[in-house]
This record gives sequence, structure tokens and C-alpha cells, in this order.
Amino acid sequence: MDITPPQARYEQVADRLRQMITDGELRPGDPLPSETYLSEQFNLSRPTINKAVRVLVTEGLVLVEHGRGSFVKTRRPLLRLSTERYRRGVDITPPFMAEAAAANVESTVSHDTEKADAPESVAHRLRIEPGAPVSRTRYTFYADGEPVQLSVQWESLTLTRGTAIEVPEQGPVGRDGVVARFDHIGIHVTHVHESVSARMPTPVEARELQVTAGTPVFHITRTHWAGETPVETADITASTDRYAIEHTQQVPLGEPA
Amino acid sequence: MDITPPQARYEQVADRLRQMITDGELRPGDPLPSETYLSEQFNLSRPTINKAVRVLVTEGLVLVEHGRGSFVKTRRPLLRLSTERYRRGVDITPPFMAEAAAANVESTVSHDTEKADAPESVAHRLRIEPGAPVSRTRYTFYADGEPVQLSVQWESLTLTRGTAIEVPEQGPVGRDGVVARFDHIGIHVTHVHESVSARMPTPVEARELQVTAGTPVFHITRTHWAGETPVETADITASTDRYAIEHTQQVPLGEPA
DNA sequence: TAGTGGTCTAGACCACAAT
DNA sequence: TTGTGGTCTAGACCACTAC
Repeated sequence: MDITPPQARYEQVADRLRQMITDGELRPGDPLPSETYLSEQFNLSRPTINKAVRVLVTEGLVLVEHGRGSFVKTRRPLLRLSTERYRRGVDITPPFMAEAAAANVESTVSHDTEKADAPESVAHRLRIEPGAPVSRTRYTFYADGEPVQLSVQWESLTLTRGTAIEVPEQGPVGRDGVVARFDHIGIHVTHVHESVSARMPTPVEARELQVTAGTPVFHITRTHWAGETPVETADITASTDRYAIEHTQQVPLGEPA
Repeated sequence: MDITPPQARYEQVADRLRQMITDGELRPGDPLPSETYLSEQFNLSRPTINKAVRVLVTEGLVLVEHGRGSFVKTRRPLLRLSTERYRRGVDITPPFMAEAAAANVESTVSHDTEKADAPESVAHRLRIEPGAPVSRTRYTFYADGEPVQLSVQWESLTLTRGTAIEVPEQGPVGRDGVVARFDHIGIHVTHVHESVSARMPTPVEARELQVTAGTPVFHITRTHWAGETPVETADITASTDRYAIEHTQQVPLGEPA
């Protein structure tokens, strides 16, 4: 069980543990051998073993519970973020609620709306002047009581002031999605654009989304358009542990060039 | 400059350095103070300082170069993976090439095709029997000489055997995209479905994509359909450092419910 | 050669969980 | 109380980079 350079010893220990996991010798939920035990087995100090375990944690393979032990991570059921939910018709609920219902998960939302001056980036996305009046609504979406998605939504008050949807979550259509809300005031969304990136969470995001180390988050920039006019834009942060993003692109028939 | 519990000392050092970065006091490309210097400033041992720097590395904020120093990460130019590129018509080049050209980046591809028996997961996606004959093509895509995207593509030989596209990268349309290639044998793609997730890379992926610690990868499962028949499926791994995924969803006009 | 990070230890003390 | 992980050190030696 001896381990020597050239490769770092903690890397070699991490390799062995990783292999035990990928080979199925250690299954999801199984505890890893204790650090003390491993340090004896490999003839290495405990800090070195700890460093090896940390490698697997940052890879998202292992979860450590202080005082209990380290465990092979189990995958939680996935919610799908499907762009097909952005539609008009039978389904006027917001995409998140619809997806959660489809996955048989109980969903709740908390929100808070303020008036604000459009910051530079938002102004650019809404094609308005920086500093123009906007509403800013922060949402936290919960699935089965766990926070799974954060978003900050911006709408130009020049469009919505004095209407029933001035405060997105109030009024007769307060619980509906963006498309239905704007339909209510005669503005008809024609398309939705999303840009998806992924990165490691900030400490704040990690806490709010309760993601463990080694789990990246999606960052989605979404804009609803009515023809040439952007009417809403949002920054969405979601745990990649809980979400997959799905979309279907039609390929119209026609003459190849 | 002293630092004490209750919070772990290395966490506090990481917090201070992170703040210097987010506040702009340290700008992209700037070197961090050396670990020796920091250990004197904070009255902490060098291993503790090193642990603090590691935190920022796994967050994707800092890049360490052995022997040179630690630096605030700079963002590289982004390639967009836009689903609008899956189309028929003027543009018959593969989506990757088209995107790279749009971003003014020189792209090259290496590939290798083998015959194989369909594994379980692929058979399910192509709606064929497990073990049925398929072609498996591995691609590595390069942007300006750097590998940025890996993919493994599967096509049922029951559909393509004996045709000009049996080996995807050979024949008269060998350099075209999936849609154009299947058009060539009279099979017309109607839609493309993608499922996007993100996770930390495996050590192999990290090496092949040359991603630094703290950078997650996209994992995309893509299937081209001709009506009710899946004709191609691929697993795509791409660096989130280099890519954002973009798509636009049409919201047809019509009667709200 | 000097400076930087990479790694490792032996032992220690602390915090948390289960019994 | 026992076992588990969390953290820290003082010093050491190694490997890489730049000059």
C-alpha cells in the first residue's frame, strides 16, 4: 500500500479512491474509509489524506459531513428547464412551476419587487437609457422546500407603469408567466432568447442554493421580446445538481444551398 | 493584519483576497502577493496561505503558475454555441465551424471513425437494439489551435451503410454538417434536441480540454431527428471557459387560454 | 542563483455526531 | 466517550521560472 513520487501522494490516493467510485466498488451513499484508517493504510499523514479527499469533493464526487464521515455523492432527481415551456396557450403558469409539476415536485416561490434605476448592463439589454425607471423583482424558487433557482427580473416601467402588471407578482395575472402577463396589457411576446453559461458559485450563491463544493451553477441571461422590443430580462442562477436545460430546434424543410 | 477564529483562518484570507479581486483592486492578469509575503503579513504559516489561494483557484478566480506566481484569471473570448446554426440552407458547414468563423477564430478538427456495437444508452437514444451496428466518430475541435470541444457521435449503420455518408467525415459531403449529410441520402432532419448539463471535468477531460481547476464543463447530449426517427446522437463536452450556449424560442401568437 | 509555488509531516487541538 | 473530519504549524525539501 506504499505510495511514492513522482506523482504527488495525495493525487495518487485521490486516484485510487476515484477509481473505487467509478468502478462501483464504492456506491452512491457509501461511506469512504475514515481518514485515520487511510493514513495508516497508505502510510501517509492525515493532512495528506484529507487533501486527497478534498480533491474528490471539488470534483463533485464526494460529500463530507463533519463528524460523520465522507460519502459518495448521490444524484438528486433532476428538474428540466425546457424552453418549450415558453409558450402561449393552455399553459399560462410560469415555466418553473410547470416544470416542477411535471417532475412531481412541490414548488413554491418567494419574491420581492422594488423600483430602481436601470444599471448599465440591464439598460443595454432592455434597449433603454441607463438610469431609466425599471422594476426589479428578486425570486427564489423552491422545489420540495429546497431553494433551487434564484433570479433577478427587470422590466421597464415605461412599458408597465399604470398597468395591472406594474408589480409583476400582484394584480389579476400576478401568478402567471411573463408571456401571459404582457398579453394582459396588449404586448405580445414573440420570442425568448437565452444565453447559458456555467461557473463555480460565489460563496453567497453556494449558501443560498445550498450547493455543496464541487457543484457548478448555471447562469442564464434571458430576455423576452415583443417583435423588436425587449420587454423583460432576467438573470437566473440554478444549481446544476438539480437542473438540466433542454431545448428543441426545428430544422425547416427547404432547398439546401 | 491578525486573523483569528471562529472562522477558519484560510477562509478569512481567501475572503480578503476575493474582495480585492471583486473590488477591482487586483485586476485580471495581476499577480497576487506571493505566499511568503502573505504568510508574513497575516502571521500564518505558508501551508495555510496556500490553502487560501487554493480556495480561489477552485472558485475559478485565480490561476497558479508553478514557479511564476498566482494571477487573477482573465476571461478568454467566448464562442457561442447557438442552436440557430442547426439549419438547412445557405450554411451547410457544421455548427462548430460556423460559430468559430463568426467569432473570427481559426478552427480545425480531428476525427476518427470506427464501427461498433451500440451500447445500451446509445441504443436507447437512437431507438435501436442494443448491440446493433453503429458508427462511432470521435471529434476534437480546436479554436486557434487550442482544444475546446470534444464529442462522440453515433449513427446507426442500418441507415447509412452503403451510402456516401457511411463514414461521416469521408465522401463528397464529408465536411458538411449532419443536416446536409443526411439530406444527401434522402433523409431529412426535422429537429434537433439537446440536453445541457454542467459538472466538473474528469481528470482526463481537464487534460484534453486544457481547462484549469475551477472551470466546469458543459456536457451536452444532442440528437438529430428525421420526424419520429433519431438519426444521429452525440455526447459533447465543452469548456465553459470558452463557450456560452445560446438559443431563441419562438412564442407563436394565438389565443391565450 | 533567487524567488515562486508544490508537497509533506508529526503532532496537536478543536468541533461535530453518534452512542 | 469515542470516532470522525477541520484546521494549523514550523520546518523541510522539491520543482519550476526568470535572470
